[in-house]
Amino acid sequence: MGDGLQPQMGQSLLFLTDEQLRKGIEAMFFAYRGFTADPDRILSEKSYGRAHHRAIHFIHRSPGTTVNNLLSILGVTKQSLNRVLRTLIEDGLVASTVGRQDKRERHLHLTPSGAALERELSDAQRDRMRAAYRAAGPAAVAGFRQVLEAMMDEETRHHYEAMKDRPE
Amino acid sequence: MGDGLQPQMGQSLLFLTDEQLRKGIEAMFFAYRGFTADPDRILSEKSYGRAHHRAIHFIHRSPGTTVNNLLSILGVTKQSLNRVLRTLIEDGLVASTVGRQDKRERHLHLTPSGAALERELSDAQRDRMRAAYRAAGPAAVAGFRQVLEAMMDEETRHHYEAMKDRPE
DNA sequence: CACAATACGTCAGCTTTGTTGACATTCCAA
DNA sequence: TTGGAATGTCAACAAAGCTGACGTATTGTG
Repeated sequence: MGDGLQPQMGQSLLFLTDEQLRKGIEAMFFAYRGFTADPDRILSEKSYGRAHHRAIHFIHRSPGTTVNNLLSILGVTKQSLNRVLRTLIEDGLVASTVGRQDKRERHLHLTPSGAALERELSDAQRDRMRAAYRAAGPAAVAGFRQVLEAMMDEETRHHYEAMKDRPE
Repeated sequence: MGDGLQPQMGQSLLFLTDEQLRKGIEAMFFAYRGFTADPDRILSEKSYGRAHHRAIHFIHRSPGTTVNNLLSILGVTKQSLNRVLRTLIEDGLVASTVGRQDKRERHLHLTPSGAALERELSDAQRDRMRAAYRAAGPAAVAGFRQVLEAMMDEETRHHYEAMKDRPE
């Protein structure tokens, strides 16, 4: 291989066996169910779906973002996003304002009731995350994030990094 | 709080801040896209979807499993699974055999061509996983798994544990 | 200025994958 | 023999993605 790994090959590379990789794959699959379970419950009561949650989340994270920007973050077509966005605007959870410099753009913001739903959803999701973090400890959390980041596509990682250090 | 944590509170609990939790949530969202990207590409060429992949994966993992068992692992309705299963059986990727003891049950196996597709899919998914594991290192991988396991629902974790240590 | 490109919205139609509800069949077990 | 469990199937529907086409501002450029 000649890539500078392989210290003594006793335990060190066992984490790269197919068996270990399979466990990781299944852990990822099963964990993602838990990850979305709590928000899904809340959303279904309000007859929204995961797509609405994602839109709300990233509008909250990047207030004033444009439709195009949101599109590339979410990785869906404008038609798909538009359907979701339209209902959120109609329901008064999201405000869309014409751009001041570029009037073709629409800037998206959460209204107070949109922010309230955002908080409800992210509280629920954070609660589970917090419990998992607490159970696993800080070192595990660092590793968790490292592996996830390494798993992303190039372009996706750019989006992730771009909003990584923006304060709340 | 009185839960035995809080050693000196300097750095130790920073991994539980809302900010850290949010980063974890976004990392999970973005990483899952990478996680499914490669199999998705292969599947779309064959006009299959993620649901087919999941069925194939777990039939491979538990050869001879029943429909009911698969149902509870996947967490979908029998109607939903049945549609996927039917196309896989029609296309000759999965074999369904009547149970010998309980003839109501159907036991599911991959055919040679089903096994070939399974290998193609899991090879692609493992490649990315392996790269991520290699980049992050063994300690990070251990943490990754710990956090994911702590994130699962109770019932889901049972499924995960049940096939955790079954050899390849 | 004229024209091309961009940003956005929308209509129509299609696919995948999930859901309920209803109903039939088969078979085990009390 | 009868009730319940396991399976399968039909129908109808919804969420959320897709492509393609078209319209309308608005902006940038030659």
